[in-house]
Amino acid sequence: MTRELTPKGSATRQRIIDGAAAEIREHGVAATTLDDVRRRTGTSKSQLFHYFPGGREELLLAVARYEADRVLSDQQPQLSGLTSWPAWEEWRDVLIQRYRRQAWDCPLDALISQLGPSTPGARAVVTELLNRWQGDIAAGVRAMQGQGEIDPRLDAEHAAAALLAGIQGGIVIRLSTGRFTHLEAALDVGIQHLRASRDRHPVDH
Amino acid sequence: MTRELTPKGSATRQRIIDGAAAEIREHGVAATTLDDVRRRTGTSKSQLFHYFPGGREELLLAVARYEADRVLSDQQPQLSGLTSWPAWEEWRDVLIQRYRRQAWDCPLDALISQLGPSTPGARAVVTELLNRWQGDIAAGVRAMQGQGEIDPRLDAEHAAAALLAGIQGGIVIRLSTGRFTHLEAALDVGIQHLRASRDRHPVDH
DNA sequence: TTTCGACTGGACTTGCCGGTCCAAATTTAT
DNA sequence: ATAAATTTGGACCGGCAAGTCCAGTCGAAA
Repeated sequence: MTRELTPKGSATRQRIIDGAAAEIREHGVAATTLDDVRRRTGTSKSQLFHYFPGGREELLLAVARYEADRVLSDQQPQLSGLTSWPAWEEWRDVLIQRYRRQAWDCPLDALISQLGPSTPGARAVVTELLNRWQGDIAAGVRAMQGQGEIDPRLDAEHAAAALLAGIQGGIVIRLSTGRFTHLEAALDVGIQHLRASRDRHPVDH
Repeated sequence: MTRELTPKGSATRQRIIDGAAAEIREHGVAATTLDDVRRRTGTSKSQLFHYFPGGREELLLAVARYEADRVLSDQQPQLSGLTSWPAWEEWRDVLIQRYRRQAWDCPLDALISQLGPSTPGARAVVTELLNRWQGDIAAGVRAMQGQGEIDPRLDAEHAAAALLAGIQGGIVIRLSTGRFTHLEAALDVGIQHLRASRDRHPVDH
């Protein structure tokens, strides 16, 4: 399974992934052909299949993994340090900045609807991304609970799930309509929900 | 532009749209070929291009419009009558039911990432869908504000945008991971945010 | 320096799929 | 009834893009 790659080889392999990812970000998954990648990265057909014997599908999966990592690392170090309200706000801003820049296609969205049903591999990549993402948010919630800044009765995973859903939806809407007000609104409401939990009268009808 | 269609003709046209929509729901946009639609609907190539001179793209756009209408009409009458807390809960349940059933691909998501960048038409369809959707939610918020059930200082459009983002994200996550807990969480938190607004101390630091 | 395996180049094959075309059937209008 | 228009059938075309193949080159170890 794990092939032995010389430094030169793995450099080429990485160059292919980088180029494919860029190509996809610019033109979308569907419009990206192997020849496009080949042209952009200055490689030949045989190299593509040498490094990705599974062909297009395997390359796409590698790109998905690469992009999934980027999604989280682009939010660091903020995402891992949600231990004060200013930190939460800073994270919010970083997120909005990131998706304000990324005007086009969310590679992962596209990849899912492209490979989604057919390959379980793509699903696994996305699922793991979301799990880690939600886990980091939930950790932040618990940290704040530890400081008495958030109502301890609040279910951290549940709140994190809702916030994550809002983020995803905000991004999707951003991609379809071009407006990112929804992403901002979702983050604002989500964070305010946490913030206000302390001040809320225990209703629980 | 508007062609004259005999009843028979428009029946065939509709049959094609229905069939294409079903095919797409089952196998995704990318995997659906004109021959698949042809086979499923018992039509011939020439009919497809007779009724959709713009070819595949025009057909896909028609399907998008059809599905967009379905999205909203599937939420009626609940979506238009968000005038009491039980009504909100009922709407919530209807939504969850709908997407619990729709296991596969959200045609609109897929269509956007497929036609998205290329055709402004597809964007327009999605944008209008989201606008109407958000408008209905915001109308419900205002109705509740009129009854004193929601803090009148709360921005109805902002809250509706956040809720809509949560819904979209919940659906996306549902499609990628198969789990619909996020959709539930987003709706719960979004509605609770409205509900609790009355009880919240005016912080506004 | 020779040799072996990893790496590269690019021509070629293959199948698919969107789109065209024209002739036949059927319906509508007069 | 008959002409005109709409609807239908399906063979055919052309291009594109994934994947194959083999002939080479390069680099490191013996």
